[in-house]
Amino acid sequence: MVNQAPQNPLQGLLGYQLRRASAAMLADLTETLADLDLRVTEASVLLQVQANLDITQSEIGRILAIKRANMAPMTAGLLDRGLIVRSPADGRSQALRLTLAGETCCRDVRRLIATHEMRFLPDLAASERDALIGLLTRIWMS
Amino acid sequence: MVNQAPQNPLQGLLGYQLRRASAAMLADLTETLADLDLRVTEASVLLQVQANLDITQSEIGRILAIKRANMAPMTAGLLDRGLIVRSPADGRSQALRLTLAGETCCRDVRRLIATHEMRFLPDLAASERDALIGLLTRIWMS
DNA sequence: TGATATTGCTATTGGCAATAGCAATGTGCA
DNA sequence: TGCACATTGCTATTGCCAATAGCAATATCA
Repeated sequence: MVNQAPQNPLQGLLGYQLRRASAAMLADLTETLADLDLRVTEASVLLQVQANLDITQSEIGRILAIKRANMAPMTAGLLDRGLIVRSPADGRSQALRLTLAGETCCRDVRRLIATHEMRFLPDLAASERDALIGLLTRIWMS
Repeated sequence: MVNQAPQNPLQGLLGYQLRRASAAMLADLTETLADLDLRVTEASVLLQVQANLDITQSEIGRILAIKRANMAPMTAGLLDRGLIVRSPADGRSQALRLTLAGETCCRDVRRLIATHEMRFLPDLAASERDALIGLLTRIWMS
């Protein structure tokens, strides 16, 4: 036999498998959130605002590893769409809150994310799921 | 207590943890491979060529989920740098091989990737490592 | 007060994924 | 044989995200 099925030398690499798995979920989530006309990063910012009343752009950026420079046009967009509001907090920083529309949007986001996660979570016991997520956290928190 | 430490509502999501873990490893690998003046995708293409003699661009694209359109300028770059060579295979497709310089480069890539992986692999038993990688594979292969 | 840090911002770049469309070539069937 | 169809490699272009440099306004602290 001369022609062999192509062998992938990256199969056994953690980094490669993370990249493929992450890309697959990201693509699905992107498509899922398109129903709400939201991009993935926008949705994650909304959830941060919901969970942390009067949080600032810079704080969100630190939590999600998004540079301040990239936060600016995004929050401007969410503001324009009436999903969040700003109130002066400290002269340089401004506190963010969800509007009523933003709260509604967050509920939809949570619902869509929940079914999205279901589609990908290998059927594991809850304890095994938590172990997997804990491992992943250790990889990037270290 | 009024000011609470910011809470991240994405912590428990598989997709989020995958994205952060993947981004962390990708950033480290990018920096690591910069020593060889290679980008991550270029290195992964080189390893595919090494592992599959006379593979075509399209085949590599199918394996790595890279569109033909995006493979073209990349292989052109590797060709210009003398890391791979092409030979006509079928009139429309061309077979790829590593040059001697390409082989040497691959050895360096493998060495760098090995230490890169070591930096991130949580210290698990080999069987647990394999289980983790198997889980990740199931996530994107399904 | 003066040095330093922080916040929000603009402009720009680089990398990667994606689409549309093209010419050349191969395949399979009426 | 001839024609429809698929495949390969390619260009051009777009969108998303990360990143850098630098700016003005404001806060902090010795």
